[in-house]
Amino acid sequence: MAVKLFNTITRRKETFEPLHEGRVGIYSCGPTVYDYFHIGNARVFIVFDVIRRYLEYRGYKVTYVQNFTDIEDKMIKRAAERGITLKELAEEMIAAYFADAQVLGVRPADHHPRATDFIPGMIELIQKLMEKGLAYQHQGDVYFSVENFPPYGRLSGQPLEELVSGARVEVEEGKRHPGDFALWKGQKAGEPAWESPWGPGRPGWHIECSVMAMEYLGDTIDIHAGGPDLIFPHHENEAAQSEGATGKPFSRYWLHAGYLKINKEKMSKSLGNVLTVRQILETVDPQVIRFFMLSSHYRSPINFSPELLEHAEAGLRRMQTMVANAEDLLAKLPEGEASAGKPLREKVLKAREGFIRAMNDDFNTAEGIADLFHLAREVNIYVNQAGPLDGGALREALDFYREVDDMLGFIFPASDGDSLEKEVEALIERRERARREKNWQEADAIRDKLKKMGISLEDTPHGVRWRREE
RNA sequence: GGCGGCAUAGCCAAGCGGUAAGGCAGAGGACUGCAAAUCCUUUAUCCCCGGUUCAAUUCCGGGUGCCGCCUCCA
Repeated sequence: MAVKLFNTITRRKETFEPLHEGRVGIYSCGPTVYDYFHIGNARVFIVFDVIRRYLEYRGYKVTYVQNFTDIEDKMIKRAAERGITLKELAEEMIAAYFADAQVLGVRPADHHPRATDFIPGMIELIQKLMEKGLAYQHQGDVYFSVENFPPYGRLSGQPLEELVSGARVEVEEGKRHPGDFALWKGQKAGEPAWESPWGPGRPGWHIECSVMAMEYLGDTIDIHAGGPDLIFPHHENEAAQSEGATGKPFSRYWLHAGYLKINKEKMSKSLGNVLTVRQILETVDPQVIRFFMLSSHYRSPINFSPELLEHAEAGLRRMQTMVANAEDLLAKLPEGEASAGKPLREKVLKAREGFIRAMNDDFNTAEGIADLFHLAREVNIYVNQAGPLDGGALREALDFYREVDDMLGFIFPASDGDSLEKEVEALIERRERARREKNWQEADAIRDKLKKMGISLEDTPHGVRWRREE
């Protein structure tokens, strides 16, 4: 069964076919490293992390590239405010990115190129565009000429005239057309600069991604991904530069995530409601964040609020408890091949089928998660049975959850193999004895005591089980 | 002014031609020595009005309401 995905450029779901069979090149626009990344960035990182993993799960050899933009207006401004160099700012924030991404379970990309390492390539690309008559110089600046590139506007679905007739396009002196954008910016006083054929300056915002994407993935890449607000102008411009220079399609598929709002408001600096992942992680379990993000389709707009997160957490805990209970029981069961497990095995098979079907349909994690919950109910029923159980079937169910959690990353705890202190074990043993003697008073006293120590006990048909409580 | 998206139970959220997945919360019940965990039952004129169709939440047209992009933003 083939993977289908929604391609922004055609506005349709298409069957995914990579350029080279079995291999996929993905370029995902990474953060500008002037600050910690925010929860909206996190959505994009998590969603494309899962998409990447799913493609790997389907057997593709994926090369995943995500850049760091380390030269840009905001970088210059922030570095100046803090009285540090651009390089220092970038190093600090890149380290923070990796730290936060790891906590969120976002795997590092195969390559994390930084814009400033690719200045010569950018200059080369700009020169190529000038040779082709798609770029022109004005004093120390170089602009891309949108009029000379007829396909311009294709990705964002905007005819050129409309793009510029909106009253908000700033007409800069030196541009031949209001829609033209800077490929190279001549140095201004106090700004960092690199030597170029047009004098000292720095690259425009869009050129870096063109160069880095093609450097690692070739002239035509399979998937280009990013946040929703990158469609225009960033990706439009990127595509124009790249295709203008090479004459080849730049990306076969464009994937864009949906917006994330906070308390139903757009997240913006002026509203002062930008939430960094750092802040959120102070009080929220990263697995809850992942689960929350993946509970909706990646293209749907979603709202983020503490209340919504709490609801998500309640659901996630149920699934995690189910898995923990199943593991606990499995450890107590002799490995049997009782036929009692056959129905459960079939349900596992069904759940896997459903999950794959959902993910093949434009990475519908919401629907896939529904399949997971459906099976969770079956596992709970199975685990709570009093009769002889088939450990093999239970193991298959757990293996299935492990299998999908390799992509989703919110079910199993990062570190498992938790064990109890001797003292606690002794207490549990004493309570078991008390229960056998029907000494409920002592049994309950011990249970209360353990509860205060953060261990809760649950009596099941297959013996007592314990769980750590926060 | 141009382009695009969304409207499904108290809340969140899939589905998108054959009268509605899943989760949270609520209410009953079962299980339990008591709990916990779990299970069962229960809650939807699918924004409105037309049209196409044997059949529409699902397609088409028109409303209404939210939202986004066209400017730095994931």
